Amino acid sequence: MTLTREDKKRIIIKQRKQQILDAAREVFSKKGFDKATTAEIAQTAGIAEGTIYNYYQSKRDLLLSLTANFVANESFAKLLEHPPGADDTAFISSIIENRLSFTFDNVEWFFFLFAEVQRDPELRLQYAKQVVSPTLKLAEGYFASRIASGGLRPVNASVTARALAGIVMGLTLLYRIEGASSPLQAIPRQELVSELTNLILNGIQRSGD
Amino acid sequence: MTLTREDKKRIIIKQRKQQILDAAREVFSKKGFDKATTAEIAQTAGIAEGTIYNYYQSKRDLLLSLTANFVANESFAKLLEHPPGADDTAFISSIIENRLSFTFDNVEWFFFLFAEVQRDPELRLQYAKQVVSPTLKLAEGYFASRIASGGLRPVNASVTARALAGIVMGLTLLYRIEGASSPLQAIPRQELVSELTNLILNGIQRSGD
Amino acid sequence: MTLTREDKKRIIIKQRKQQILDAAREVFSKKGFDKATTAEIAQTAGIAEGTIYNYYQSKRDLLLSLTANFVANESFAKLLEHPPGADDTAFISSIIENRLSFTFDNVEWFFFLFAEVQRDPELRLQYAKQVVSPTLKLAEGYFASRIASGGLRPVNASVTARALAGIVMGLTLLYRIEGASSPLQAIPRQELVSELTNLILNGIQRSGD
Amino acid sequence: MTLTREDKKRIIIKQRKQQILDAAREVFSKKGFDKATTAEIAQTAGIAEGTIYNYYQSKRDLLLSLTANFVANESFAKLLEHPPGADDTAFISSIIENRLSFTFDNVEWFFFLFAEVQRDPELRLQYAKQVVSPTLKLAEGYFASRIASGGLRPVNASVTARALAGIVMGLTLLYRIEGASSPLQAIPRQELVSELTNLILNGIQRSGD
DNA sequence: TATGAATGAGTGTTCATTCAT
DNA sequence: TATGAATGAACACTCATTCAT
Repeated sequence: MTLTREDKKRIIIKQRKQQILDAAREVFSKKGFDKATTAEIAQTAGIAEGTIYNYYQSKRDLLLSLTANFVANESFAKLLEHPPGADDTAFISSIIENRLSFTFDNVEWFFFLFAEVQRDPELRLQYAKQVVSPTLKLAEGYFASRIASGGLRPVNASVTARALAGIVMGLTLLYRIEGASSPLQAIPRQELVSELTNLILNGIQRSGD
Repeated sequence: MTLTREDKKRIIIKQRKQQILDAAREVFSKKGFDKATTAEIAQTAGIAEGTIYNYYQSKRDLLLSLTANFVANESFAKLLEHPPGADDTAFISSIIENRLSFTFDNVEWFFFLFAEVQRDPELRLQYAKQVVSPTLKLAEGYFASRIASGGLRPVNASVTARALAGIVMGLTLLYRIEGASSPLQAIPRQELVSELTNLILNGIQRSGD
Repeated sequence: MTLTREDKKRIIIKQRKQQILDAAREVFSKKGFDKATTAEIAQTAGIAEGTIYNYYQSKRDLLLSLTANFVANESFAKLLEHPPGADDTAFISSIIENRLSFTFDNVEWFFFLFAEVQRDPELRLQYAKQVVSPTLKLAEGYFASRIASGGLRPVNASVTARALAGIVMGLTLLYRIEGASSPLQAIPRQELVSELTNLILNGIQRSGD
Repeated sequence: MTLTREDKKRIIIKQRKQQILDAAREVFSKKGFDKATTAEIAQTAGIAEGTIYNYYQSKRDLLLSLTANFVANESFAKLLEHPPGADDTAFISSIIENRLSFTFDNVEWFFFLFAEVQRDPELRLQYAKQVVSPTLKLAEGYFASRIASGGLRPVNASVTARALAGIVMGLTLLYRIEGASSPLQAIPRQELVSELTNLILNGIQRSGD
């Protein structure tokens, strides 16, 4: 199977765009949007400054493209779409594990995203619609169905979904702010996940109270 | 007792510094650090641009002063320092209530803080030491003592303290990102607090499992 | 009579604006609008580049201000407003003399103006309204009244006014384009004026034909 | 007679050059030299940007080529070279008619030309030598010969030639600057020509004065 | 001490020109 | 020969900071 000239061109363009996007993410994460310079992005991407503008309209366009481009990775989507049967412990545990690893590994990017998302209504809307809402919808659905089937107590599914997401996001912030001195960095990932799962499923109160 | 000329001077200087700081917080919250201009800060404070530099070394100095200045409010400190007896429900509930109200009402400022804190190691260290660590220490202490006294299950106190703080922080992020369409904005505050308290204390799993 | 601080300030600001405008005119005339750089304008004015923006919004604002600022000089306005009695020769002659001297001495500026005016509808309208129309109105009025009083033949006053203005403008173009080799530069100004006056008043055809 | 491969090539090259030149004229007229982009010229010509550089050295080269290329059209040249006998009215009238129609229809190009010619000594010289001087020479010759033959009054032929050219050029400027509101746009072309011819031949003064 | 005009380094973006395909 | 992506110099404009009044 041969590729036409057009196909090749399209592939190259796609690669170039990704190359620039990757550089932009790196620099944005490190410096923040305003302090990031197009010069540094270009240098990071190994291209000339002007080349950026052959692929993106403006620095802000890079930001919007990045946010759109940066969806939750596929493994997570699959996880949410195919919940296991009745083993809530395994499910919650795998979700926390998956998300925590993801956010901890991309701490700088998340901070950056939260920061910009807050100041830029258009960006916020885009991020809410493309990333946050769909994910929360899936989680809400899961909780609702498990509550309906009697596996979970009749809690508020939307609040619970947000609390779960919130724990992951909040811990990510603390993980970064506390830095090396944080217990979150010392404790084995597996233990952390298990503690959180336990918290969410059973709470901290001595049962029977 | 009369005030000496020196005293008066010191008071005026203090007021002036606070006036500038308030203006800076307002503008920083709205625009972010980089997009905030000293011109707008001066205008907001009702003074000339140059006057800022009679009280602060630089724009960044404003940022550092602001972060140091912005400690958790007193009511919260008291709350943490004087935990009630064995009524964990009331205590956890009042903490969540207090913090959630605080952060929801200062959403923009928190976003700003997280954003800058992430990029500025010195600022991060300062914030961690002066605000985050002391608070988490108190919470950890509370959980540890309640676990020791048998009121709570033997969970990991540091993780639990961070999970609790994380829920508040994470929900604040979601509250802002989802905006008007979020269930977090529709649900009565009291109900939200009660759901979260219930989650933390009892978990979501049908007890007896 | 003493000047208040406010007065002094206003005077200084006015001087500064004029100083910048003068520099802008010089550079615009020499380089044209697009090739003129704010750096060169600032250098010509003996100020820093940023200072320009304390007084004008943009480079284009300089252009608009210049055009508004550059009205026909006062001697000409007086000339038109106070036509002498019936001595058409003297009047036409003085007008041509006045305008020709003016435009020949500001050839570069006029070329610049014509060039920009052509491309910039807003500028064109401003120039037409503030400079061209009023002048042509006065000239038309003069011709009309002289025709009515029988001193001039019943020609079309608006065309004649424009032809007169056109001669001056067109000769200015030729004066510049032909450069040093032009007879227009060799011939004594007085003789040129007299030839033109003669042309307009009597035409070139042998009278009696 | 067949064309050799070489001939065909030469013809194609000539066509290509003209195609680019036409596009350049169009864009230059509309935007001016500096604001015109090679991208737009290429697009207008329906070719790739790089192709321009296979035929012309630079953007400026386009400008020079254009000016050289844009000589007075043939009908005018013929007009000047073959003056009719003694019917000055018909001759002057036809010249004005021809030139006025030409410049009025190419107003934007003339403005453009005047603008660039002013700033670019080389261009100015070229335009003067190739277009202006020859034309004025012919006109001067005509006037001189008619004066010699007694058909015209003994005026200064060079000034008269330039005044005539100047009227046309100046009216063109006014025609453009005044725009739709100008009497020059309202008045029938024929009447305008006749008024101007009358002005030049007979002047405006009541004869016998 | 308060002011605000002056400063000039810094940055996003444009665009003529080059050159590998 | 035609292409159009890559280049990087150039430029308008911003804004934190200084300093004379």
